[in-house]
Amino acid sequence: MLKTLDNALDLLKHFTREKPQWGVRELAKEMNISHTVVYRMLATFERYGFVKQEPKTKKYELGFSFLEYASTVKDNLDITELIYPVMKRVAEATNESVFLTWLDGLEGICLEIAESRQQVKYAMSIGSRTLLYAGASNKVIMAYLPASTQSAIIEKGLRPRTEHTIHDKEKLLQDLARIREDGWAYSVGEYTDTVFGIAVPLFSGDRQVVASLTIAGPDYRMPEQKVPEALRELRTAQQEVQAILQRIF
Amino acid sequence: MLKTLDNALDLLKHFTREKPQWGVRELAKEMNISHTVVYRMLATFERYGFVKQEPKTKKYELGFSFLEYASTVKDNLDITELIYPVMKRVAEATNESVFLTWLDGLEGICLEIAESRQQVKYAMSIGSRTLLYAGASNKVIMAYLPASTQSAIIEKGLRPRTEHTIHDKEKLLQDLARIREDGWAYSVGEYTDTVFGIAVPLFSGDRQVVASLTIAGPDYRMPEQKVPEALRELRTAQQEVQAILQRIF
DNA sequence: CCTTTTTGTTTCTAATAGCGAACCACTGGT
DNA sequence: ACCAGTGGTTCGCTATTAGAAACAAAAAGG
Repeated sequence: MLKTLDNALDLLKHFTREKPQWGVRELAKEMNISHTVVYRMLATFERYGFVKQEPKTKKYELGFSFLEYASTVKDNLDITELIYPVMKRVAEATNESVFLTWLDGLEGICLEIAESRQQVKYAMSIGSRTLLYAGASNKVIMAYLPASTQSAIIEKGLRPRTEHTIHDKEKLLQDLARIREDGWAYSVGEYTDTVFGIAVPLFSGDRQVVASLTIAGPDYRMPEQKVPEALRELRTAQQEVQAILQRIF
Repeated sequence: MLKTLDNALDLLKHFTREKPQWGVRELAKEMNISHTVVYRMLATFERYGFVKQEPKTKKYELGFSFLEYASTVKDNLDITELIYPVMKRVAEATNESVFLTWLDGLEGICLEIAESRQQVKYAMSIGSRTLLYAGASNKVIMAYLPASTQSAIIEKGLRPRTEHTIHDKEKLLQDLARIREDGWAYSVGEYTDTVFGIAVPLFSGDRQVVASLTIAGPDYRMPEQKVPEALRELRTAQQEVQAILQRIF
Protein backbone atom coordinates (compact mmCIF):
# COMPACT_ATOMS: atom_id res chain seq x y z
CA MET A 1 0.00 0.00 0.00
CA LEU A 2 1.30 3.41 -1.00
CA LYS A 3 0.79 6.04 1.62
CA THR A 4 1.19 9.02 -0.69
CA LEU A 5 -1.40 7.70 -3.10
CA ASP A 6 -3.62 6.71 -0.23
CA ASN A 7 -3.59 10.24 1.14
CA ALA A 8 -4.25 11.66 -2.28
CA LEU A 9 -7.27 9.48 -2.90
CA ASP A 10 -8.53 10.30 0.55
CA LEU A 11 -8.31 13.95 -0.37
CA LEU A 12 -10.61 13.44 -3.34
CA LYS A 13 -13.32 12.18 -1.02
CA HIS A 14 -13.71 15.68 0.36
CA PHE A 15 -15.06 16.97 -2.93
CA THR A 16 -18.75 16.21 -2.50
CA ARG A 17 -22.02 17.48 -3.84
CA GLU A 18 -22.42 19.47 -0.63
CA LYS A 19 -18.92 20.93 -0.69
CA PRO A 20 -17.61 20.81 -4.25
CA GLN A 21 -15.02 23.54 -3.85
CA TRP A 22 -12.00 23.74 -1.55
CA GLY A 23 -9.22 26.20 -0.96
CA VAL A 24 -5.79 24.71 -0.31
CA ARG A 25 -5.43 25.79 3.30
CA GLU A 26 -9.10 25.22 4.04
CA LEU A 27 -8.85 21.60 2.93
CA ALA A 28 -5.56 21.14 4.75
CA LYS A 29 -7.19 22.20 8.01
CA GLU A 30 -10.08 19.80 7.40
CA MET A 31 -7.68 16.91 6.82
CA ASN A 32 -5.28 17.87 9.61
CA ILE A 33 -2.25 17.92 7.35
CA SER A 34 0.13 20.55 6.07
CA HIS A 35 -1.21 22.84 3.38
CA THR A 36 1.98 22.19 1.43
CA VAL A 37 1.03 18.58 1.04
CA VAL A 38 -2.48 19.41 -0.04
CA TYR A 39 -1.13 21.85 -2.57
CA ARG A 40 1.21 19.27 -4.05
CA MET A 41 -1.54 16.70 -4.34
CA LEU A 42 -3.94 19.13 -5.98
CA ALA A 43 -1.24 20.35 -8.37
CA THR A 44 -0.52 16.80 -9.44
CA PHE A 45 -4.18 15.94 -9.85
CA GLU A 46 -4.64 19.07 -11.90
CA ARG A 47 -2.07 17.98 -14.49
CA TYR A 48 -4.29 15.01 -15.18
CA GLY A 49 -7.56 16.90 -15.15
CA PHE A 50 -8.87 15.21 -12.01
CA VAL A 51 -9.23 18.57 -10.35
CA LYS A 52 -9.16 22.06 -11.76
CA GLN A 53 -8.64 25.45 -10.22
CA GLU A 54 -11.20 28.14 -10.78
CA PRO A 55 -9.14 31.13 -11.97
CA LYS A 56 -11.28 33.69 -10.14
CA THR A 57 -11.53 32.24 -6.66
CA LYS A 58 -8.37 30.10 -6.91
CA LYS A 59 -10.37 27.33 -5.32
CA TYR A 60 -10.17 23.76 -6.57
CA GLU A 61 -12.96 21.48 -7.77
CA LEU A 62 -13.27 18.10 -9.48
CA GLY A 63 -12.21 18.03 -13.14
CA PHE A 64 -13.58 16.53 -16.30
CA SER A 65 -11.30 13.51 -16.34
CA PHE A 66 -13.80 11.69 -14.19
CA LEU A 67 -16.31 11.94 -17.00
CA GLU A 68 -13.85 10.31 -19.38
CA TYR A 69 -13.05 7.45 -17.06
CA ALA A 70 -16.68 7.00 -16.14
CA SER A 71 -17.56 6.58 -19.78
CA THR A 72 -14.93 3.88 -20.29
CA VAL A 73 -16.16 2.14 -17.15
CA LYS A 74 -19.64 2.05 -18.59
CA ASP A 75 -18.18 0.83 -21.84
CA ASN A 76 -16.49 -2.14 -20.16
CA LEU A 77 -19.84 -3.07 -18.72
CA ASP A 78 -21.43 -3.23 -22.15
CA ILE A 79 -24.11 -4.74 -20.03
CA THR A 80 -25.64 -1.33 -19.70
CA GLU A 81 -25.99 -0.90 -23.43
CA LEU A 82 -27.64 -4.26 -23.85
CA ILE A 83 -29.93 -3.91 -20.87
CA TYR A 84 -30.95 -0.28 -21.30
CA PRO A 85 -33.41 -0.89 -24.16
CA VAL A 86 -35.28 -3.38 -22.01
CA MET A 87 -35.36 -0.96 -19.10
CA LYS A 88 -36.60 1.80 -21.34
CA ARG A 89 -39.44 -0.36 -22.58
CA VAL A 90 -40.58 -1.15 -19.05
CA ALA A 91 -40.32 2.51 -18.12
CA GLU A 92 -42.59 3.45 -21.01
CA ALA A 93 -45.05 0.64 -20.40
CA THR A 94 -45.46 1.45 -16.70
CA ASN A 95 -44.84 5.17 -16.91
CA GLU A 96 -42.43 4.93 -14.00
CA SER A 97 -38.64 5.06 -13.79
CA VAL A 98 -36.60 1.84 -13.91
CA PHE A 99 -33.31 1.34 -12.07
CA LEU A 100 -30.46 -1.12 -12.51
CA THR A 101 -28.68 -1.69 -9.21
CA TRP A 102 -25.40 -3.59 -9.21
CA LEU A 103 -23.84 -5.48 -6.31
CA ASP A 104 -20.39 -4.20 -5.35
CA GLY A 105 -18.96 -5.63 -2.16
CA LEU A 106 -21.42 -4.98 0.65
CA GLU A 107 -23.13 -2.14 -1.16
CA GLY A 108 -25.27 -1.52 -4.20
CA ILE A 109 -24.43 0.83 -7.04
CA CYS A 110 -26.92 2.46 -9.33
CA LEU A 111 -25.58 1.68 -12.80
CA GLU A 112 -28.35 2.86 -15.09
CA ILE A 113 -31.66 4.71 -14.97
CA ALA A 114 -34.43 4.70 -17.55
CA GLU A 115 -36.58 7.72 -16.76
CA SER A 116 -40.32 7.69 -17.24
CA ARG A 117 -41.98 10.47 -19.16
CA GLN A 118 -43.39 11.94 -15.96
CA GLN A 119 -39.97 12.70 -14.57
CA VAL A 120 -39.66 13.17 -10.85
CA LYS A 121 -36.24 13.87 -9.38
CA TYR A 122 -34.90 11.21 -7.04
CA ALA A 123 -31.98 11.21 -4.66
CA MET A 124 -30.68 8.44 -6.87
CA SER A 125 -28.21 9.18 -9.64
CA ILE A 126 -25.95 6.96 -11.71
CA GLY A 127 -22.95 5.91 -9.66
CA SER A 128 -24.54 6.54 -6.28
CA ARG A 129 -23.99 3.85 -3.66
CA THR A 130 -26.78 2.37 -1.58
CA LEU A 131 -27.08 0.30 1.58
CA LEU A 132 -28.39 -3.19 0.98
CA TYR A 133 -30.81 -3.49 3.89
CA ALA A 134 -33.36 -0.88 2.90
CA GLY A 135 -35.61 -0.54 -0.14
CA ALA A 136 -36.84 -3.18 -2.56
CA SER A 137 -33.99 -2.72 -5.04
CA ASN A 138 -31.44 -3.46 -2.34
CA LYS A 139 -33.23 -6.03 -0.20
CA VAL A 140 -33.96 -8.21 -3.20
CA ILE A 141 -30.22 -8.46 -3.71
CA MET A 142 -29.45 -9.02 -0.06
CA ALA A 143 -32.09 -11.73 0.14
CA TYR A 144 -30.10 -13.96 -2.19
CA LEU A 145 -26.69 -13.37 -0.62
CA PRO A 146 -25.12 -16.13 1.50
CA ALA A 147 -26.04 -15.93 5.20
CA SER A 148 -22.47 -14.98 6.11
CA THR A 149 -22.56 -11.95 3.84
CA GLN A 150 -25.94 -10.96 5.21
CA SER A 151 -24.51 -11.05 8.71
CA ALA A 152 -21.57 -8.92 7.65
CA ILE A 153 -23.95 -6.27 6.33
CA ILE A 154 -26.04 -6.36 9.49
CA GLU A 155 -22.94 -6.16 11.68
CA LYS A 156 -21.93 -2.94 9.94
CA GLY A 157 -25.08 -1.48 11.46
CA LEU A 158 -28.71 -0.94 10.43
CA ARG A 159 -29.04 2.79 10.56
CA PRO A 160 -32.60 3.65 9.51
CA ARG A 161 -32.84 6.03 6.55
CA THR A 162 -36.54 6.76 7.02
CA GLU A 163 -39.12 5.85 9.63
CA HIS A 164 -40.11 2.85 7.52
CA THR A 165 -36.65 1.34 7.35
CA ILE A 166 -36.46 -2.05 9.05
CA HIS A 167 -33.82 -1.70 11.75
CA ASP A 168 -34.53 -4.84 13.71
CA LYS A 169 -32.22 -7.70 12.81
CA GLU A 170 -34.78 -10.48 13.21
CA LYS A 171 -37.50 -8.63 11.34
CA LEU A 172 -35.08 -7.99 8.49
CA LEU A 173 -34.03 -11.61 8.19
CA GLN A 174 -37.69 -12.70 8.17
CA ASP A 175 -38.41 -10.15 5.48
CA LEU A 176 -35.48 -11.36 3.38
CA ALA A 177 -36.63 -14.97 3.76
CA ARG A 178 -40.03 -14.01 2.42
CA ILE A 179 -38.56 -12.09 -0.49
CA ARG A 180 -36.48 -15.13 -1.38
CA GLU A 181 -39.63 -17.27 -1.39
CA ASP A 182 -41.59 -14.81 -3.49
CA GLY A 183 -38.76 -14.06 -5.88
CA TRP A 184 -39.42 -10.33 -5.77
CA ALA A 185 -39.69 -7.42 -3.35
CA TYR A 186 -42.08 -4.56 -2.77
CA SER A 187 -41.47 -1.69 -0.39
CA VAL A 188 -42.70 1.81 0.30
CA GLY A 189 -40.68 4.63 1.81
CA GLU A 190 -37.92 2.43 3.19
CA TYR A 191 -35.05 4.09 1.44
CA THR A 192 -36.59 7.39 0.43
CA ASP A 193 -39.80 8.72 1.92
CA THR A 194 -42.97 8.41 -0.15
CA VAL A 195 -41.18 6.37 -2.81
CA PHE A 196 -42.28 2.84 -3.67
CA GLY A 197 -40.12 0.15 -5.23
CA ILE A 198 -40.84 -3.15 -6.96
CA ALA A 199 -37.72 -5.19 -7.59
CA VAL A 200 -36.55 -8.51 -9.00
CA PRO A 201 -33.09 -10.07 -8.68
CA LEU A 202 -30.63 -10.80 -11.48
CA PHE A 203 -28.22 -13.73 -11.36
CA SER A 204 -24.93 -14.50 -13.04
CA GLY A 205 -24.15 -17.73 -14.85
CA ASP A 206 -23.20 -19.50 -11.62
CA ARG A 207 -26.45 -18.59 -9.88
CA GLN A 208 -25.02 -15.76 -7.79
CA VAL A 209 -26.99 -12.53 -7.35
CA VAL A 210 -25.22 -9.74 -9.14
CA ALA A 211 -27.87 -7.06 -9.53
CA SER A 212 -31.52 -6.07 -9.39
CA LEU A 213 -34.05 -4.44 -11.66
CA THR A 214 -36.46 -2.00 -10.03
CA ILE A 215 -39.54 0.02 -10.86
CA ALA A 216 -39.79 3.03 -8.57
CA GLY A 217 -41.74 6.24 -8.21
CA PRO A 218 -43.95 8.32 -5.93
CA ASP A 219 -46.06 6.01 -3.79
CA TYR A 220 -49.42 7.58 -4.68
CA ARG A 221 -48.97 6.38 -8.25
CA MET A 222 -48.70 2.72 -7.25
CA PRO A 223 -51.59 1.48 -5.09
CA GLU A 224 -51.36 -2.20 -4.15
CA GLN A 225 -53.84 -3.34 -6.78
CA LYS A 226 -51.62 -1.96 -9.54
CA VAL A 227 -48.59 -3.87 -8.33
CA PRO A 228 -49.32 -7.19 -10.10
CA GLU A 229 -49.39 -5.54 -13.49
CA ALA A 230 -46.11 -3.74 -12.91
CA LEU A 231 -44.62 -6.95 -11.59
CA ARG A 232 -45.65 -8.87 -14.68
CA GLU A 233 -43.89 -6.29 -16.84
CA LEU A 234 -40.82 -6.51 -14.64
CA ARG A 235 -40.79 -10.31 -14.74
CA THR A 236 -40.62 -10.53 -18.52
CA ALA A 237 -37.88 -7.91 -18.50
CA GLN A 238 -36.05 -9.96 -15.89
CA GLN A 239 -36.04 -13.01 -18.12
CA GLU A 240 -34.71 -11.09 -21.11
CA VAL A 241 -31.98 -9.45 -19.08
CA GLN A 242 -31.16 -12.79 -17.50
CA ALA A 243 -30.58 -14.25 -20.95
CA ILE A 244 -28.24 -11.39 -21.82
CA LEU A 245 -26.36 -11.81 -18.57
CA GLN A 246 -25.83 -15.56 -19.03
CA ARG A 247 -24.25 -14.84 -22.35
CA ILE A 248 -21.68 -12.54 -20.77
CA PHE A 249 -20.82 -14.05 -17.39
CA MET B 1 4.56 17.74 -7.83
CA LEU B 2 4.28 14.29 -6.29
CA LYS B 3 6.04 11.63 -8.27
CA THR B 4 4.26 8.70 -6.69
CA LEU B 5 0.87 10.18 -7.43
CA ASP B 6 2.04 11.20 -10.88
CA ASN B 7 3.05 7.65 -11.68
CA ALA B 8 -0.21 6.33 -10.32
CA LEU B 9 -2.34 8.67 -12.42
CA ASP B 10 -0.23 7.82 -15.41
CA LEU B 11 -1.01 4.19 -14.79
CA LEU B 12 -4.74 4.85 -14.96
CA LYS B 13 -4.32 6.19 -18.49
CA HIS B 14 -3.54 2.69 -19.68
CA PHE B 15 -7.06 1.52 -18.93
CA THR B 16 -8.77 2.43 -22.18
CA ARG B 17 -11.78 1.33 -24.14
CA GLU B 18 -9.45 -0.69 -26.34
CA LYS B 19 -7.57 -2.31 -23.46
CA PRO B 20 -9.75 -2.18 -20.36
CA GLN B 21 -8.05 -5.03 -18.53
CA TRP B 22 -4.45 -5.41 -17.38
CA GLY B 23 -2.47 -8.01 -15.49
CA VAL B 24 0.08 -6.67 -13.00
CA ARG B 25 3.20 -7.80 -14.82
CA GLU B 26 1.73 -7.10 -18.21
CA LEU B 27 1.10 -3.47 -17.30
CA ALA B 28 4.50 -3.17 -15.63
CA LYS B 29 6.20 -4.21 -18.85
CA GLU B 30 4.14 -1.70 -20.80
CA MET B 31 5.15 1.11 -18.44
CA ASN B 32 8.76 0.00 -18.09
CA ILE B 33 8.66 -0.13 -14.30
CA SER B 34 8.88 -2.86 -11.71
CA HIS B 35 5.80 -5.04 -11.39
CA THR B 36 6.03 -4.58 -7.64
CA VAL B 37 5.31 -0.91 -8.02
CA VAL B 38 2.38 -1.52 -10.31
CA TYR B 39 0.97 -3.99 -7.84
CA ARG B 40 1.17 -1.49 -5.00
CA MET B 41 -0.50 1.22 -7.00
CA LEU B 42 -3.32 -1.06 -8.10
CA ALA B 43 -3.79 -2.36 -4.57
CA THR B 44 -4.12 1.18 -3.26
CA PHE B 45 -6.51 2.22 -6.02
CA GLU B 46 -8.58 -0.84 -5.29
CA ARG B 47 -9.20 0.20 -1.67
CA TYR B 48 -10.92 3.27 -3.05
CA GLY B 49 -12.84 1.53 -5.80
CA PHE B 50 -10.94 3.19 -8.62
CA VAL B 51 -9.91 -0.18 -9.93
CA LYS B 52 -11.13 -3.66 -9.16
CA GLN B 53 -9.70 -7.08 -9.68
CA GLU B 54 -11.72 -9.63 -11.53
CA PRO B 55 -11.66 -12.68 -9.23
CA LYS B 56 -11.51 -15.19 -12.10
CA THR B 57 -8.72 -13.78 -14.24
CA LYS B 58 -7.03 -11.80 -11.45
CA LYS B 59 -6.74 -8.98 -13.94
CA TYR B 60 -7.51 -5.41 -12.97
CA GLU B 61 -10.01 -2.97 -14.52
CA LEU B 62 -11.48 0.44 -13.73
CA GLY B 63 -13.88 0.55 -10.78
CA PHE B 64 -17.20 2.16 -10.08
CA SER B 65 -15.83 5.08 -8.11
CA PHE B 66 -15.40 6.96 -11.35
CA LEU B 67 -19.15 6.86 -11.83
CA GLU B 68 -19.65 8.44 -8.42
CA TYR B 69 -17.18 11.23 -9.01
CA ALA B 70 -18.47 11.81 -12.53
CA SER B 71 -21.93 12.33 -11.18
CA THR B 72 -20.77 14.94 -8.67
CA VAL B 73 -18.81 16.66 -11.43
CA LYS B 74 -21.95 16.91 -13.50
CA ASP B 75 -23.76 18.15 -10.43
CA ASN B 76 -21.33 21.01 -9.96
CA LEU B 77 -21.98 22.05 -13.53
CA ASP B 78 -25.71 22.35 -12.96
CA ILE B 79 -25.36 23.90 -16.36
CA THR B 80 -26.09 20.55 -17.89
CA GLU B 81 -29.40 20.25 -16.13
CA LEU B 82 -30.52 23.67 -17.23
CA ILE B 83 -29.33 23.33 -20.78
CA TYR B 84 -30.41 19.78 -21.47
CA PRO B 85 -34.12 20.54 -21.95
CA VAL B 86 -33.25 23.06 -24.64
CA MET B 87 -30.96 20.57 -26.36
CA LYS B 88 -33.64 17.91 -26.23
CA ARG B 89 -36.14 20.22 -27.86
CA VAL B 90 -33.79 20.98 -30.75
CA ALA B 91 -33.03 17.28 -31.12
CA GLU B 92 -36.72 16.52 -31.43
CA ALA B 93 -37.44 19.41 -33.78
CA THR B 94 -34.62 18.52 -36.16
CA ASN B 95 -34.62 14.78 -35.60
CA GLU B 96 -30.85 14.85 -35.20
CA SER B 97 -28.61 14.56 -32.15
CA VAL B 98 -27.46 17.69 -30.32
CA PHE B 99 -24.07 18.01 -28.58
CA LEU B 100 -22.78 20.38 -25.93
CA THR B 101 -19.02 20.78 -26.25
CA TRP B 102 -17.13 22.55 -23.48
CA LEU B 103 -13.77 24.29 -23.76
CA ASP B 104 -11.12 22.84 -21.44
CA GLY B 105 -7.61 24.12 -21.99
CA LEU B 106 -6.65 23.50 -25.60
CA GLU B 107 -9.22 20.78 -26.07
CA GLY B 108 -12.96 20.34 -26.18
CA ILE B 109 -14.96 18.03 -23.96
CA CYS B 110 -18.34 16.57 -24.80
CA LEU B 111 -20.46 17.37 -21.75
CA GLU B 112 -23.93 16.37 -22.81
CA ILE B 113 -25.74 14.66 -25.66
CA ALA B 114 -29.42 14.83 -26.57
CA GLU B 115 -30.06 11.89 -28.85
CA SER B 116 -32.52 12.07 -31.70
CA ARG B 117 -35.15 9.42 -32.08
CA GLN B 118 -33.33 7.93 -35.06
CA GLN B 119 -30.32 6.99 -32.98
CA VAL B 120 -27.07 6.40 -34.78
CA LYS B 121 -24.00 5.53 -32.73
CA TYR B 122 -21.18 8.07 -32.87
CA ALA B 123 -17.60 7.90 -31.75
CA MET B 124 -18.61 10.70 -29.40
CA SER B 125 -19.60 9.93 -25.83
CA ILE B 126 -19.99 12.10 -22.76
CA GLY B 127 -16.58 12.99 -21.38
CA SER B 128 -14.66 12.32 -24.58
CA ARG B 129 -12.05 14.90 -25.52
CA THR B 130 -11.78 16.43 -28.97
CA LEU B 131 -9.22 18.45 -30.91
CA LEU B 132 -10.30 22.00 -31.61
CA TYR B 133 -9.18 22.32 -35.23
CA ALA B 134 -11.53 19.84 -36.85
CA GLY B 135 -15.30 19.66 -37.05
CA ALA B 136 -17.90 22.40 -36.70
CA SER B 137 -18.41 21.91 -32.97
CA ASN B 138 -14.72 22.48 -32.31
CA LYS B 139 -13.81 25.05 -34.93
CA VAL B 140 -16.61 27.35 -33.84
CA ILE B 141 -14.97 27.45 -30.43
CA MET B 142 -11.46 27.89 -31.80
CA ALA B 143 -12.64 30.70 -34.06
CA TYR B 144 -13.37 32.89 -31.07
CA LEU B 145 -10.22 32.12 -29.11
CA PRO B 146 -7.47 34.75 -28.95
CA ALA B 147 -4.89 34.48 -31.73
CA SER B 148 -2.21 33.38 -29.28
CA THR B 149 -4.29 30.42 -28.16
CA GLN B 150 -5.07 29.52 -31.76
CA SER B 151 -1.35 29.46 -32.49
CA ALA B 152 -0.71 27.26 -29.50
CA ILE B 153 -3.24 24.75 -30.80
CA ILE B 154 -1.75 24.83 -34.27
CA GLU B 155 1.78 24.44 -32.92
CA LYS B 156 0.73 21.24 -31.18
CA GLY B 157 0.19 19.86 -34.67
CA LEU B 158 -2.68 19.50 -37.13
CA ARG B 159 -2.93 15.78 -37.55
CA PRO B 160 -5.79 15.09 -39.96
CA ARG B 161 -8.50 12.82 -38.57
CA THR B 162 -10.18 12.21 -41.92
CA GLU B 163 -9.38 13.16 -45.49
CA HIS B 164 -11.55 16.25 -45.10
CA THR B 165 -9.71 17.62 -42.07
CA ILE B 166 -8.04 20.93 -42.80
CA HIS B 167 -4.36 20.40 -42.10
CA ASP B 168 -2.97 23.52 -43.71
CA LYS B 169 -2.32 26.30 -41.24
CA GLU B 170 -3.26 29.19 -43.55
CA LYS B 171 -6.41 27.49 -44.81
CA LEU B 172 -7.48 26.84 -41.24
CA LEU B 173 -6.99 30.43 -40.14
CA GLN B 174 -8.97 31.66 -43.13
CA ASP B 175 -11.73 29.22 -42.31
CA LEU B 176 -11.82 30.37 -38.69
CA ALA B 177 -11.99 34.02 -39.76
CA ARG B 178 -14.99 33.23 -41.90
CA ILE B 179 -16.69 31.32 -39.10
CA ARG B 180 -16.17 34.30 -36.82
CA GLU B 181 -17.81 36.56 -39.39
CA ASP B 182 -20.74 34.23 -39.89
CA GLY B 183 -21.22 33.45 -36.24
CA TRP B 184 -21.66 29.73 -36.93
CA ALA B 185 -19.92 26.79 -38.53
CA TYR B 186 -20.87 24.00 -40.90
CA SER B 187 -18.69 21.06 -41.77
CA VAL B 188 -18.94 17.58 -43.25
CA GLY B 189 -16.70 14.66 -42.45
CA GLU B 190 -13.93 16.70 -40.86
CA TYR B 191 -13.89 14.97 -37.53
CA THR B 192 -15.72 11.77 -38.33
CA ASP B 193 -16.29 10.51 -41.85
CA THR B 194 -19.74 11.02 -43.35
CA VAL B 195 -20.90 13.05 -40.36
CA PHE B 196 -22.07 16.65 -40.72
CA GLY B 197 -22.06 19.28 -38.01
CA ILE B 198 -23.77 22.66 -37.58
CA ALA B 199 -22.48 24.58 -34.59
CA VAL B 200 -22.86 27.90 -32.79
CA PRO B 201 -20.61 29.29 -30.05
CA LEU B 202 -21.57 30.00 -26.44
CA PHE B 203 -20.02 32.83 -24.45
CA SER B 204 -19.55 33.51 -20.76
CA GLY B 205 -20.49 36.76 -19.07
CA ASP B 206 -17.19 38.38 -20.03
CA ARG B 207 -17.57 37.55 -23.72
CA GLN B 208 -15.15 34.61 -23.72
CA VAL B 209 -16.04 31.46 -25.66
CA VAL B 210 -16.69 28.66 -23.24
CA ALA B 211 -18.59 26.10 -25.28
CA SER B 212 -20.52 25.25 -28.42
CA LEU B 213 -23.89 23.79 -29.32
CA THR B 214 -23.96 21.41 -32.26
CA ILE B 215 -26.43 19.54 -34.42
CA ALA B 216 -24.79 16.50 -35.95
CA GLY B 217 -25.71 13.35 -37.84
CA PRO B 218 -25.09 11.29 -40.96
CA ASP B 219 -24.40 13.65 -43.86
CA TYR B 220 -27.04 12.22 -46.19
CA ARG B 221 -29.71 13.49 -43.86
CA MET B 222 -28.57 17.12 -44.11
CA PRO B 223 -28.28 18.42 -47.68
CA GLU B 224 -27.19 22.05 -47.92
CA GLN B 225 -30.69 23.36 -48.52
CA LYS B 226 -31.88 21.97 -45.20
CA VAL B 227 -29.11 23.73 -43.29
CA PRO B 228 -30.85 27.13 -42.86
CA GLU B 229 -33.80 25.56 -41.08
CA ALA B 230 -31.59 23.62 -38.69
CA LEU B 231 -29.53 26.73 -38.13
CA ARG B 232 -32.60 28.76 -37.23
CA GLU B 233 -33.54 26.19 -34.62
CA LEU B 234 -30.01 26.21 -33.26
CA ARG B 235 -29.90 30.00 -33.12
CA THR B 236 -32.95 30.33 -30.90
CA ALA B 237 -31.54 27.59 -28.67
CA GLN B 238 -28.27 29.52 -28.56
CA GLN B 239 -29.99 32.61 -27.23
CA GLU B 240 -31.83 30.71 -24.52
CA VAL B 241 -28.71 28.90 -23.39
CA GLN B 242 -26.80 32.16 -23.53
CA ALA B 243 -29.29 33.69 -21.11
CA ILE B 244 -28.86 30.77 -18.74
CA LEU B 245 -25.08 31.03 -18.96
CA GLN B 246 -25.00 34.75 -18.20
CA ARG B 247 -26.95 34.08 -15.07
CA ILE B 248 -24.32 31.62 -13.84
CA PHE B 249 -20.99 33.02 -14.96
C1' DC C 1 0.96 -36.26 -14.77
C1' DC C 2 4.93 -33.90 -13.90
C1' DT C 3 7.78 -29.95 -15.41
C1' DT C 4 8.33 -25.27 -16.73
C1' DT C 5 6.79 -20.89 -17.11
C1' DT C 6 4.11 -17.20 -15.66
C1' DT C 7 1.02 -15.31 -12.54
C1' DG C 8 -0.07 -12.14 -8.29
C1' DT C 9 1.83 -11.18 -3.82
C1' DT C 10 5.38 -10.51 0.03
C1' DT C 11 9.73 -9.23 2.05
C1' DC C 12 13.82 -6.64 2.47
C1' DT C 13 17.20 -2.47 2.24
C1' DA C 14 19.36 1.30 -0.28
C1' DA C 15 18.19 5.66 -1.82
C1' DT C 16 14.83 8.48 -3.44
C1' DA C 17 10.96 11.35 -2.79
C1' DG C 18 7.77 13.50 0.44
C1' DC C 19 6.90 16.24 4.71
C1' DG C 20 6.51 20.50 6.95
C1' DA C 21 8.56 24.84 9.08
C1' DA C 22 9.55 28.99 7.35
C1' DC C 23 9.27 31.78 3.42
C1' DC C 24 7.42 35.04 -0.33
C1' DA C 25 3.93 37.59 -3.06
C1' DC C 26 -0.46 38.88 -3.26
C1' DT C 27 -5.42 40.06 -2.10
C1' DG C 28 -9.10 42.03 0.65
C1' DG C 29 -11.04 43.84 4.65
C1' DT C 30 -10.48 47.24 8.51
C1' DA D 1 -1.25 51.50 6.02
C1' DC D 2 -1.99 47.71 8.17
C1' DC D 3 -2.88 42.79 9.26
C1' DA D 4 -4.86 38.38 8.43
C1' DG D 5 -5.86 35.68 5.10
C1' DT D 6 -4.77 33.41 0.69
C1' DG D 7 -1.93 30.30 -2.95
C1' DG D 8 2.66 29.07 -4.06
C1' DT D 9 7.90 28.01 -3.16
C1' DT D 10 12.21 26.48 -0.96
C1' DC D 11 15.16 23.19 1.55
C1' DG D 12 17.00 19.93 4.90
C1' DC D 13 15.77 15.83 7.57
C1' DT D 14 13.50 11.62 7.49
C1' DA D 15 10.02 8.51 6.35
C1' DT D 16 8.50 6.25 2.27
C1' DT D 17 9.05 4.19 -1.89
C1' DA D 18 11.36 1.42 -5.63
C1' DG D 19 13.00 -2.75 -7.14
C1' DA D 20 15.75 -7.21 -6.85
C1' DA D 21 14.93 -11.47 -5.14
C1' DA D 22 11.94 -14.97 -3.26
C1' DC D 23 7.26 -16.91 -2.78
C1' DA D 24 3.10 -19.82 -3.61
C1' DA D 25 -0.18 -20.85 -6.80
C1' DA D 26 -1.94 -21.43 -11.06
C1' DA D 27 -1.60 -22.00 -16.11
C1' DA D 28 0.86 -23.89 -20.11
C1' DG D 29 3.12 -27.38 -22.34
C1' DG D 30 5.20 -31.76 -22.86
